[in-house]
Amino acid sequence: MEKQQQILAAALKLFVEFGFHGTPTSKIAEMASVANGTLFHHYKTKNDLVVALYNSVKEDLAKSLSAIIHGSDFITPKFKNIFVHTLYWALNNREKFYYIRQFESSPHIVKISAETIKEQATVHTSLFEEGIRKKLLQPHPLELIYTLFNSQVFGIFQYLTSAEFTPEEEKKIINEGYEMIWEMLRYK
Amino acid sequence: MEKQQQILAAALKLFVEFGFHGTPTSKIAEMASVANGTLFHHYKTKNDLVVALYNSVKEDLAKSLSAIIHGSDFITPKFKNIFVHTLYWALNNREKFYYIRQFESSPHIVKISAETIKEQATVHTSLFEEGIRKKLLQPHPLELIYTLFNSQVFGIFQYLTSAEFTPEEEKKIINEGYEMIWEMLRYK
Amino acid sequence: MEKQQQILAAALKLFVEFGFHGTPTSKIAEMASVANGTLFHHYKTKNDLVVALYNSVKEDLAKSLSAIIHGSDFITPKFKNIFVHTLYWALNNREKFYYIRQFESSPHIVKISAETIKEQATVHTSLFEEGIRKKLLQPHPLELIYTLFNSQVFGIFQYLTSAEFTPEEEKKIINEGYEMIWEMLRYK
Amino acid sequence: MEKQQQILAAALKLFVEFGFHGTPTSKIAEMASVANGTLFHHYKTKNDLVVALYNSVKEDLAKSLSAIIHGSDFITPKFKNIFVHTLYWALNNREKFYYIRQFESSPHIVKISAETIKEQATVHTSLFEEGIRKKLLQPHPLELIYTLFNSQVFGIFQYLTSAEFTPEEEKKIINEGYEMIWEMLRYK
DNA sequence: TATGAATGAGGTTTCATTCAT
DNA sequence: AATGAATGAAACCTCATTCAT
Repeated sequence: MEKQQQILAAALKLFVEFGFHGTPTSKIAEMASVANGTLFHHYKTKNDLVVALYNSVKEDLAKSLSAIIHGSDFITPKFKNIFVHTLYWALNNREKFYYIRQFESSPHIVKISAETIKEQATVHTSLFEEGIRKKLLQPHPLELIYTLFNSQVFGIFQYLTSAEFTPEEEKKIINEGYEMIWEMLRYK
Repeated sequence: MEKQQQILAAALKLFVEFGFHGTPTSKIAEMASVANGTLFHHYKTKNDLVVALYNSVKEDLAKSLSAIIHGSDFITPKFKNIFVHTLYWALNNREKFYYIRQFESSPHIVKISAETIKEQATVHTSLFEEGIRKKLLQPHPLELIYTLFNSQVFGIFQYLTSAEFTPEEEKKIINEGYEMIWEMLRYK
Repeated sequence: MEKQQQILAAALKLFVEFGFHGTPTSKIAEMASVANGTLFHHYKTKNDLVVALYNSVKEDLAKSLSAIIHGSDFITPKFKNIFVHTLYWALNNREKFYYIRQFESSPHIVKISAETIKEQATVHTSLFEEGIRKKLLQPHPLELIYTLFNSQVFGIFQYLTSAEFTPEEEKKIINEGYEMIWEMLRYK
Repeated sequence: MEKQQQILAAALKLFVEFGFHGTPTSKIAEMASVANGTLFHHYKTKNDLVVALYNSVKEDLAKSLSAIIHGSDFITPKFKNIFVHTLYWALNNREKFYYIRQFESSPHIVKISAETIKEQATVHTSLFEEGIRKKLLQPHPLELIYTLFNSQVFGIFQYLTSAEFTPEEEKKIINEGYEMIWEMLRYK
């Protein structure tokens, strides 16, 4: 299990830098200080590793989010929390966040079942659904809101990582980003 | 030149379906009805082809956009035009648009010089710059606006291609998408 | 190690017959009864193999020579021994000896560091140096003597392999070759 | 014919630097400022070019030698002339001389018929034959003398090109080399 | 579980050669 | 004679995967 973590960590770093194909399993094993064959004891194929890494990263993010979402909270602060926190998590886990996008924009994504995708989105969609019900959000299809929300989170992240910003600037950008997206989605 | 086009067309179709890695050059040559070596006669390496295809597709889009942007127009309709037209172009050239995103989300993107990227964005940024000057858009950094604008385009595209929609529904979604981004960016 | 030897042996035979270029790695692997990839497991590139084979052959010869050179001997018999023995070794290892010449007359030779070359020559040069000190050899530069000595060896070898000779004839030619080079280099 | 010379010159330079295999015909054509296909109008195959270059170079040397050998001369100065002049020619045509050795030490040599080889050697062998008849040279087989003579010429050349020498030093080395080889072969 | 030598299918690329212009 | 785009066989090499230890 020690080794599993080393393998995942090495794979993350290398996949992000060189891409899935640009990263031979031998290099992953090497960086993980593990023999070539060992990798295949933990993941039957390289593909399995790619997918396992994606799921592991998504789980990381989900855990981090659920830790700051409190059932009793009102919708509006939850909505802001989820946006802001995702971005801070992304900034502190750039490689992981980058990996998510890389994976989701690649043909690998088809290996994740529709069910799993829906499941991973429930934190967001149930929130949006509640928001619509309570007339805080515009009554768009949940999937549309989800897609646009994500797109904009990635957009802000991309902007934040496109240059060097001080923590204060980062905070300001994230807050402004939130205001904009809120403006875009809120019930009028 | 005939052959070059055939190669690019084949590469587009295959890269989108199977990814860069999942597409051997031999398959590209075969689909282009061209000998294997011919591909390397026109593009020194497979990588060169990947990049050339990206630039070719971006140029396509740019040409299509500049054809509908008229210098005399007011800003606001231009702004809407560019959003709406990009999405219609994307719907009519799904593979090309998908390829842009695939490429930009991959490590290949670093092979495009910062200068080229800036150049390819001028149609948009000069419009945004004018919008800010005329107090129609919020005075955010141009790059930020560009990123958010693109995120919205990609988000809507993703939603539109996630299911089957009638032309009327498509039109409605695109318009709503536009209203949202306009709400998000307009000067208040 | 078993396999390494098989690969070297196959490479030797094929390089000598068909040249470096005329020998595909696949043929080497095949003759060595080894998978194609195995060759590259042991030698990172074909070039590495070419160089490794050269060093291995030179080492063979060096070992064979040092086995017949006895520290206590006088110079003159040592000098003769080294000449005669090299030629007998060459006759018994024609491919190896031929490979040395083929390699040294090709652009590959630049891949052997000057240091390595000097090192491989020490058996000879230290002998020549002693010979000069004891006024048995003319005081020419060591490198010159070394070159002429080798030229004579290669010349005799070439003559011996240009036609069929009986062992007695071989012996006579080798001895005459020795007398000539001795006449050429000895102190007068 | 202009072009033929350009092609030969380019081939010489490139073959010597990169070897036969290391030199693609396209590079030869490029360096000769000639289209790729043109090369094949003059030489049916690359191999033909390799051989033609060898013959051309050998002819060059032969012409140069025959120009300084005068039928009326005595043997001894002829013998010296041929040795000394070959080395000066070699120093002034290093690439050509190097090419001769590279070619003759490679499997390409078998493409030169025994007859041609014998023919190219007549200048030397007839001289040696006369020398033996007149009891100026030891009565060794002509081929042996020829081989050793050549070996030593190459040896001296190799030594001369292994470091930087002034013209005076060169002259001294060549003269000493001559004395040695004369000592080796002369009738005693 | 861990290792790493061995495998061999398959990928990218090279290059001598052809041929229509 | 000259050109250079096109060809496609074949070369080198990579790499995911296996398996005996």
